[in-house]
Amino acid sequence: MPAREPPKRRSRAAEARPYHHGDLRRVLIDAALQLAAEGGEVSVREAARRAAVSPGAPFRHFPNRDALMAAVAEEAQRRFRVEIDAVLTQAPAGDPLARLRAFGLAYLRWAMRNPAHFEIISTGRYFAHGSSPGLTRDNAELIGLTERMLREAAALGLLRQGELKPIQIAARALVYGFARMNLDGHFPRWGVEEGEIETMAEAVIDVFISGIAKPKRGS
Amino acid sequence: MPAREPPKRRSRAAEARPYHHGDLRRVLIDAALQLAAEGGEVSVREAARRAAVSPGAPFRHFPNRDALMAAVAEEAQRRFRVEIDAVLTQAPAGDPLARLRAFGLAYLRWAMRNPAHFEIISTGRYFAHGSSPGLTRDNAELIGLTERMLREAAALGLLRQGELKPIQIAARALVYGFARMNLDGHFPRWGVEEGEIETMAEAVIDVFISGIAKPKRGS
DNA sequence: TCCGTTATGTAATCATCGATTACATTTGGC
DNA sequence: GCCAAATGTAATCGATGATTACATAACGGA
Repeated sequence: MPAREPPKRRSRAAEARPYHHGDLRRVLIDAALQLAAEGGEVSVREAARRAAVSPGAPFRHFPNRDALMAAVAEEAQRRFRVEIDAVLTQAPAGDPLARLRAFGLAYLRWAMRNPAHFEIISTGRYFAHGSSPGLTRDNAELIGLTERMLREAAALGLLRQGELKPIQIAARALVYGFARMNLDGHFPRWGVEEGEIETMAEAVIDVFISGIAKPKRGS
Repeated sequence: MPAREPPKRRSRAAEARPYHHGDLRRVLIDAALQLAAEGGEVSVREAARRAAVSPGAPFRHFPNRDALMAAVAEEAQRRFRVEIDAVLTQAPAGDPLARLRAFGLAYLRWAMRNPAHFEIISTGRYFAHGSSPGLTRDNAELIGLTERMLREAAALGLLRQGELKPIQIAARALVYGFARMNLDGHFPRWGVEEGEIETMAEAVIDVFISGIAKPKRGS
């Protein structure tokens, strides 16, 4: 809400809104993001309504609805990426499986806490998938990260099995599936406790990690 | 296309369609199902159009769009269930992990080959989730199946770990995630080979099963 | 400082969709 | 046969994405 100082050059005091919106593009993205977070359908008109602007105005900034949704997805992805990176920088550099675990945990934590945003990022239902090269590239980078971690783990002899590709796909499917099950209502309301589901996420990740890790002597 | 013999009692030869459609409800469900399979949005009007009927006619059979989509989902779920059951009846009764594997494989095979139907069943985005008790119950039964298999496996001492719930959730998340990754376009076109993705599905399931299974002596 | 070009928002309009209502026709039981 | 219920049609409404013509602000060069 703050920091939205419209540049009212001529200080005609009573004029509530200047003709030109301060940064409509930005405000529209935020409105759509918030709209998505509230769970309802995201319509261009509603976003315009929230920005107190005419229904046609958004199309000055986005050629069509898809473009707006793509921008929203990119913003959400950016926030997602920031959190992932933050977690990874303080994960133990020498233990690839611990890093993989931390990655998966951060991924799920964000997806649990920002379900609508995660949906927009991941689904390609809100806008034509692949219409945003930035999103695709960003996603590819994350996939590359997991690949590297698994290769490292294999090189250190930490894995029980040689074939890396199925393991990597399985890891992605597991995490993605958990996040989507949450989104798609496959978890019963599951207690009032908000954190309970995150605890389960952790347990699930541990099942997988310990499943691919070579068992330590004496266990 | 065949077997849609309208009951033209009075054989007024030139009358193309009788006023009353033979079984409009059924035809609408099929049309919507096919519409979904073609990937486009499923609109009531388009379904009506395909049934060669007025835009308002469907609402004589379904109170609203959701009800139609729920009926579609139930039909898709029925077909899904038939295939799963068929596979399970001829899976080895004594080996719960083999049964679990067969189950997962059948699940993914169907999801790969009927992506749109799977989406309708699983997502609750096409109609208010839980508006169909039959669907919910059916789903619960499948979940119960996996639970039973895992309990059996634990009883036979086939598992490496005692905690069943995380394993069960992980299994569901893995399979669901793989299916959804396919739906959501997370797999690059992945070769022209249609079967390649099913091969990968098998490998992924094997990674998981061998991860939770107690390693046999000498491996 | 003024003027004109460009960026940006508004107003009006269109087609599509889900949904409702009034009306028409067929069907089937009495 | 006849009448009520079932079923389809036509007309209509409000919301939406999208396009177009028009209005106004913003900005830079003369």
